[in-house]
Amino acid sequence: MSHTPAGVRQTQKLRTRQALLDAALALLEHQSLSSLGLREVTRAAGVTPTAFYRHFEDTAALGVALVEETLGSLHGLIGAVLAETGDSEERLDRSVEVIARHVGAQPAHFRFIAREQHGGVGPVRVAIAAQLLRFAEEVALALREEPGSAGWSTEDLLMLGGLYVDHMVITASALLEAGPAGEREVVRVARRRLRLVSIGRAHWLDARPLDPPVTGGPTVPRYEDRRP
Amino acid sequence: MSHTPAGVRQTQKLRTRQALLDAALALLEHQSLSSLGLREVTRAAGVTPTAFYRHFEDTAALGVALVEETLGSLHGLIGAVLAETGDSEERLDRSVEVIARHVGAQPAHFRFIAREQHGGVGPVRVAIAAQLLRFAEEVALALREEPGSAGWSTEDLLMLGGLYVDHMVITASALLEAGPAGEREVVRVARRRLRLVSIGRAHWLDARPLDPPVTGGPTVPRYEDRRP
DNA sequence: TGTACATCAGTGAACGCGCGTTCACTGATGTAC
DNA sequence: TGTACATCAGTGAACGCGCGTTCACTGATGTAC
Repeated sequence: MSHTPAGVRQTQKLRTRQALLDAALALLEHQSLSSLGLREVTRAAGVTPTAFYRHFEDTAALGVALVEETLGSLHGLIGAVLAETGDSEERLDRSVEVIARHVGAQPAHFRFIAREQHGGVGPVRVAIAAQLLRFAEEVALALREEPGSAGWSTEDLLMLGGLYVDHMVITASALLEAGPAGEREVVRVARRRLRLVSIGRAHWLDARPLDPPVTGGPTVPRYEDRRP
Repeated sequence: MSHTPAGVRQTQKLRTRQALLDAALALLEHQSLSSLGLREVTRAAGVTPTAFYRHFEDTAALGVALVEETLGSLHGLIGAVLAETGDSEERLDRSVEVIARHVGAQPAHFRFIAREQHGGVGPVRVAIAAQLLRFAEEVALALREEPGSAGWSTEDLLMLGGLYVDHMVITASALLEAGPAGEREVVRVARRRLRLVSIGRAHWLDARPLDPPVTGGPTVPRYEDRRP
């Protein structure tokens, strides 16, 4: 009944690939990717070391796949939460709650992201940065739809989106470090921080511009400037 | 003329210790502490592997020493910048500038902190967290002296201090990732983010409290509550 | 100042071990006719 | 449906290498008298 029966061989290959990913993720709870051994992973996954090469070129490539697995499926999620109805205070609470729930549900995945975001493996850092930028853009897009965003420049919306995303990563990392015992306190502070940002957002346009907009072209006087 | 001549032996020992720290820091530019080898460090420092044990128990202990070297000397700095006179816009610009200058002056140190803040070596994570908490407290203390902080609770001041410190770490990391070419843009966004926080701060007390204060004791009615 | 002994930072050889990668292989799965 | 061949995921042996740690040592520096 299932479409694309895909064949026994391919199914089994994917199963082994997943076993390697799962084993690696478990091992990364207590170390960084740059010290993760290929043999260590295959041993935990129950295959021979040489089988590794049928799936990944090296452990860095496996790391990039883990980034995809962790963040690839989350797109649209935060945007959806922010796009819900309700006053901003409610949406704020709900977004922190959504993060806490996801981190609680798959802690190893988020620990991996927090750890490797600034870690020693270049390709993985790049993959994480790309995914987080996409999140920031999605949040900016969702924010644009809100009434409170009237008059905001695209650049400022992206700045705000990035601020929210960074806040989420910091919160996720803090939740993991605190453990179940400290969760309540972390959530408390995270909500206060978000609230401060919300208040700043509400009064953003009242204040004078920080600096003139950046123009891509050469510095020539604009039309109005040439008027006497 | 110098007090505590300290003896030739001790001087030489400190020189070797510093050589080990410097060599490690250079090697950590492209890898994490958890994959840094003892022999690798001693080779780069120009001593035999066994000499390492005269100075550190293992590479984790060396990492903790590096945390001390990087952040230990910076205490008081941010507080001093924030305590300067001038309007808040100026102080804001100046604090971002101070970060950019420090990161530019010793990039390897800050890369190390960003990398190991959530890295795979527990004792180092703990050491960094402790230092950053001290910074947050110092910033909170400096903020308390400002006129704009009248009516702020200690807890909220600490929340704000933590927000500033996290922002500094993120900015430092972004500066390193961007390189000299992207520095201007990173500084631009960092200043905007700080500005949003400043605006939120200015209107913090206008909004209703987020939630009641946490009491440490058991849930008993307070004196006023028992009045009819 | 001179002497005899203690300290200890750094040496160099040796060890057992797990690493990443290569290679020819096996045997189940897939495909062509 | 049956047969003959191709594919390819996973195997197992082998390799050379750098690792962390041990140990007894050396010789310059420090100290007691």
